[in-house]
Amino acid sequence: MLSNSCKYAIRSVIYLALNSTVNKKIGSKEVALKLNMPQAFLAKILQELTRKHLISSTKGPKGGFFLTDENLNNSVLDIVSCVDGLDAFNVCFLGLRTCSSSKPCSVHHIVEPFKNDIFTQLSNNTITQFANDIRKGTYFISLD
Amino acid sequence: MLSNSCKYAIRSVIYLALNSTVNKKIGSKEVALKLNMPQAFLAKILQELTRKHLISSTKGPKGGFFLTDENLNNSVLDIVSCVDGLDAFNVCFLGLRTCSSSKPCSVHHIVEPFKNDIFTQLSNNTITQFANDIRKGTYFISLD
DNA sequence: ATTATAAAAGATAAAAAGGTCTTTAAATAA
DNA sequence: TTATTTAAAGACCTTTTTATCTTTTATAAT
Repeated sequence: MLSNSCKYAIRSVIYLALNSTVNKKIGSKEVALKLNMPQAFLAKILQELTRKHLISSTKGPKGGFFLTDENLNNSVLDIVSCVDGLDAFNVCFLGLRTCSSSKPCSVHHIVEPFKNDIFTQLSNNTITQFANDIRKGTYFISLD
Repeated sequence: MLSNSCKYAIRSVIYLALNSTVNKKIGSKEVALKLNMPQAFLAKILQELTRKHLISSTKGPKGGFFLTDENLNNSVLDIVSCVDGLDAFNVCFLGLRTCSSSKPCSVHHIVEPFKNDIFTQLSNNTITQFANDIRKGTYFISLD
């Protein structure tokens, strides 16, 4: 459902939320190493997130990526929207153009509530809230 | 979640279940036309389904694709399994290797029930049952 | 037997996703 | 001010997905 790029993006942003501050910026190299992602590819993704103001960066020595308070108040859905767009939440599981609650496909009644739930979960919670749940040990974002 | 090929496959098989018999075989051309799919590409997909005995075919005049009673008793998950494999049902939404009920990612509790529900729906119902629900008007597979 | 028809087979190609490498620009520390 | 560090930019490459085109094979109708 989410692209590889998007999964990398989400995990990276949460990593930055948990580990970086404006005084402790983190390079794409460290993120890639810690989260086991291809470094150059991740750099491109972080570059894109920076351009769209979802994360922040500075160049040079002691430079790197970090999150401002504004960045922290974005939702995870903002990340998804930036990287993948929101199409995934608006298309029929079986690829039917005309699928709807009044003309449901065979799995519509299963897929629709799921899409709503996941959409709500991703849009109603900020990066900060996601990070806090990790800090508390409610959820886990393993360093794969 | 499902590839384009897989969606084409599912819709085609249901179309065949609803419209073909051993005495009224249907060509890939008709299926492609009626379901608005690229004909040559669909032909490849149907060829694969035939090779794996999920649908049946004969060549020549009055030839085409159709479903035997055995074909009709397969589950839709058999189609998915044939075209895409079952990986989609076994991976974490956020791409974490170690995501599980004891170390859940932030959306695990939403995604896991969904995957179970959709898996059950696709594996517990035969092609015939899917087709019957369409015939009865319970569900709809529009001719896009 | 010949012809027409339709799937099977296989080569090819376009587009998208995933990923790498090199060069340039900006910032800091010395 | 020079060297170093790190992101930005952009060219390039690989794999997968999606798709097309051509040739061959099987079958049925005539």
